[in-house]
Formats: sequence, C-alpha cells, structure tokens
Amino acid sequence: MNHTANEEHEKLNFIEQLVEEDLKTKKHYGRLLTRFPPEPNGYLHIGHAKSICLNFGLALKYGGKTNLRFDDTNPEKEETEYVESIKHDIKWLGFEWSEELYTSDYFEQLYDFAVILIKKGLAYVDDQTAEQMAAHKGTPTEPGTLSPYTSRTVEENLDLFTRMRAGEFAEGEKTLRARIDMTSPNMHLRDPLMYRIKKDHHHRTGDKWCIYPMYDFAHGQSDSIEKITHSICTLEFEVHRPLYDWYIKQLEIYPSQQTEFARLNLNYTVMSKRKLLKLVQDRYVSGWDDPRMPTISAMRRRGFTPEAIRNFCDTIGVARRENVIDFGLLEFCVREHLNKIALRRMAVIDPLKIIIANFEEGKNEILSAENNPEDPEAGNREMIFTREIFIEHEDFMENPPKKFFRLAPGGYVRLKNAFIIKCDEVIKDDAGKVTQLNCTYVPESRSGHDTSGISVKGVLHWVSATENITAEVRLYDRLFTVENPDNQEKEFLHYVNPDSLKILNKAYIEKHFALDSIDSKFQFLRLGYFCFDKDSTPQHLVFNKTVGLKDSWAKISS
RNA sequence: UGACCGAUGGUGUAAUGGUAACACAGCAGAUUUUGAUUCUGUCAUUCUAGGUUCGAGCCCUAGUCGGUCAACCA
Repeated sequence: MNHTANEEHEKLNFIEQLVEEDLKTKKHYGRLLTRFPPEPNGYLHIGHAKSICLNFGLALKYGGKTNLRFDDTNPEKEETEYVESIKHDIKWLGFEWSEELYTSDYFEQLYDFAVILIKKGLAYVDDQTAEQMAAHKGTPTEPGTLSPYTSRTVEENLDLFTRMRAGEFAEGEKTLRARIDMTSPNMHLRDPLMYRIKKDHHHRTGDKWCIYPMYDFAHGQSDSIEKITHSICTLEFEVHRPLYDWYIKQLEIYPSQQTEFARLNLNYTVMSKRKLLKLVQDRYVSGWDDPRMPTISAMRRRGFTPEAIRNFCDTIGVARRENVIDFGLLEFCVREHLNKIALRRMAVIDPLKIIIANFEEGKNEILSAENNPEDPEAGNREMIFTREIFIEHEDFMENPPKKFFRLAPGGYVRLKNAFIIKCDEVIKDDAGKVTQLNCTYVPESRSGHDTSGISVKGVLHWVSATENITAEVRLYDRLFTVENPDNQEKEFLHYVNPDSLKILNKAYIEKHFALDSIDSKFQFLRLGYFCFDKDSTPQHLVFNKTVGLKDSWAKISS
C-alpha cells in the first residue's frame, strides 16, 4: 500500500455525495440514519445485497446507523420463516443493524395519522369497488374523475373509519383514501388508497387488525417515526416520492428524504421474487438455497464469501441508469478472495489410472505440498505417492495438438509436488477408449530435489489410486441459457439451462480432506474452487464447485 | 404517444465548465512445479442536431433510444 498517494481522491457515488453535503450543511444536525426495509415474503438475493451494502455501508462510512425494518403491511404474504432467513443473511454478509423494527409496530400510530388526515378533510372513506375505482382513476394520458363519496363529512368519515377498524364491513366493501388530485399526471396522487380491509391473520399482530395500511401510507411515515435521514430505495419508487413527501408534509412529521438508485440486474439469471419462487415451487431447483440461485443463501452454500459479495457490490457502483452486470464480474470477485484464502488440495473428478512400472508395489512415498502459495502461514501438508495413481482424463491425449503440454504417448510431464513421469503404453478397451496408462517415473525428479535435468512444460494434479477418499462433486453452470431470461419470446422457464447441474458420483480426493474443517474453502488444483456442501456426512463427502479457475487452455483449445 | 427518469469503451462506474479515467472482459507478452496467481503492454468511450461559453461529457433547446407509472402488492 502506498500511504502517500492518498491525495488521489476517492470516487464517490451520487448518494455518498448527497450524504456528505447533508452532513456538511448539518441538514439533520449532522446525523445519519438509514434503514433496510425488506418485505418478509421471500429470501434475499444479490440485488438485496446491493441495497444492504449501500445502506449499511453508508452508515459505517459516515458514522451513522442503520435500522432493519420489516415492511409487513400485507398479512397474506408475510411469514416468520422469511424474517429469520433475512436476519441470518444480513449478519452473514457482515452487517449489524441498530434496531430491529417492524412496520406493524406502528399500526396504532399509522391509524392515528389517518384520523388526523380525515379531520383535516384530506381523507375519505370510499364505498366503490376496485373496478369502479379503476374506472374513475383515468389513465396516464387522461385525468381521473372524483369519487362520488368525496362529499362525505368529516364526522361521517370518522365514524365509518372507526367501524372499518371494528370489523363491521366485509373485505373490499370500503377503503380509506387520501383526497389529493384526481387530475394529477402522477397516478399515485389520484386519491391513493391508505387503508384496505383484510381479515387475515398477521404474523405479528395476529387478529388484532382487520384493516391494513398500504405501502405508501406506511413507508414514509415509518421512516419519519424512526427519524431516518436518508431513505434509499430503487428507481421504480421515484413516482411515489411526491406522495411520500405529501403525507409527511400534511402530517407535519419528521422530514425523511427518499433517494432512488438503479437496482442490480445480473445476466443469465432472474431476480424477481415471483420468478425465484416459481423456480423453487416447480422444482427447477432444489430450494431457495440451491447453489444455482441468485439468493444470498444459495451463494453461501455454493462457497461465495461475504467479502467477495461486498467487494462486488462496491465494484459495481451506484447510479441512476438501468444496468446489467456481467455474472463474470461476480465470479471475478469470488476468485479474487478465494485465491487468497482457499486451501490447495488435489482431487481427480474424471479419473484415468496410471501404473508406474518402476515404482515399488506397496510402497508409500510421503511428499510435502503447500497449503496455499498465497499465504506462507498456511503451511504444508503430506501427500501419499504410490505405484498406482489417477490423473484427470482430459490431461491425456493420444494425438495432441501442438500447444498441448500435458501427457501424451512417449511424453514427459510433472506430477505436482511429486515426480516427472513418462508415458510408455496406452491401454484401451474394446471400444477404443483409453482406460489406463503405463508409465515410468524419474526417481531423481522429486519436487524440491530435482537433479534429473529434465524440463517439462506440463504439471498435472493427481491422487493416489490406493490411498484416497471418494466423494461426490456437484458442478454448476449458469441457470439460464440466455443473457436475459425476462423479455424473451417465451416464458423465462423455457430458458432454464438443462446442464446447469452435473453430479459426479465418484471423484478421488487426497486423504488430507479427512482432517479439513467443514467450513474450509478449497482450491482443487487446476480445477477450481470448491467447498463442502451441507449434504456431506463423514461417510459421504459432497463438494460444490464454487467457481472455476480462469482457464486459458480452454480458450486456446476451442 | 401523457408525465417523470435516464443515455460516457463490449459491461459497469468516475470525471461536478478546463488533458475523458478506473475495474471487468478482450488481445499480446514476461514469470510460474496450478495453462492459476502475479507483472507488463495494448485495443476501445461522451446518442443526434442546434445553442450558450475563450472552453461543454457536464449548462440550455429539440429530437432519438431505453426505463418507470393506470394492484384493495411492496
């Protein structure tokens, strides 16, 4: 690190600039309080991670705080299961909220706010059906017309609203609306709904309420009640801002301020909760945490690290234009972190047997191997070299092209951390498939003590055929075959990648894995980064491929 | 065919009236007992047309393209 070069000033996104300006002008007496407001009706995904990193990151950077507020105003969709998973994901990402709050905590206060608006003549009870209301609402190009119920008196409205709360009316029979402007070009200002009747059991308030506030009548006031200084949300809420401001102004409460940014889009995946739920329900994936999903829980299971995800969110930036981030950038961030911390191990996932003719049968030669060349403190481990070993099938070619510097008939190659071997004979089955290689090794080529004078270009990973452990390995590819599964001719489900999961039942891994912690991150040498799946048992190890190594040979050879 | 928002290399993000930069991807090379990592080099950018200004990616006007808005969802 060059500490003298800090004059080079840091890139601030537009929200950081706004916050710095507000802090400087003491707009909120120099205070900063953000909030992350998920609706507990699904699992968090990488798009939420962007919002989490933004909201919590701002507070961390500028000495503020962040509340976690569950936006639970719709009893029919929300569940405690989701509350728990959301809390777990935020903690796992490495953030701590100041207060854990629920919009439902404010139901009584919101009710009082509604009464205030009724008394000011700014809200009325409407008896119209949803259809009638839609007809009066107009369209974006035509103004709406007044509801026939706007003429009710304050007393009448107060009475009706009280009786709504008391459960005297059926669902859909009555609503409470704000009286604003039916001709506004902004549809959200055309007498928006404040309350609807819903006789549902709420995950926290039980059966106490039968009227529930709409998002617009709850969100801004909740921010205001908590004295949130900066209420950050995604672009589609921009048209809601005049209403957000209107409620705060009419109620004369704390002026929280909403700022919008563009949500994250990633190619080769979908991000809407509805679509993710569909993938789960229709069994395209095994669950919300299927490692192919873009959810936080799936990424955790797949072996992505919080550091990598945070760094990704930092790298993509924050702006107001629509964007589609390349999935490859996320993978880059994951590799970047895993390269530093992953333990190097050897595993052969598509084995080809080699018999080393001049190596004594039954002999075990103990070799030393670095656990992580990027981290000297990670130390070394022992590997067992034997007469029979496995190498990767694709590391041998009978008729290799010019630039192939792995094993070929008559050729030499180094076995990583072991010896140089020479391929003497190729054994095939009746179908002509290569089933075994007979080789000889160069005894004086032992790694670290090589006096053979032979130089080889290729270095292969290997596992003893007699001293090993077997394991299941799950390989993942992108979930969809097209960059943008939304906006295709057919429904998104038609574009699910049929090869997004490959299960290899019998991979051979080095014995040292028996000593490794379940939480470890691994690099299978020359194959990629892997981690234990939660399905693992001591008798049956299961690995997930987190992400492959950058593979320039794959590019050359294709 | 209304209102609002947006438009900078292939993808993202900076530059806040004064030399268009950074990351990823791509390409070329060096190092390498991982075809990894690391390092070096390189390609490539201001939607269009007017205007203001000594000077415009930035300000103004018009157009083009893209997004959002008409749930008793959030």
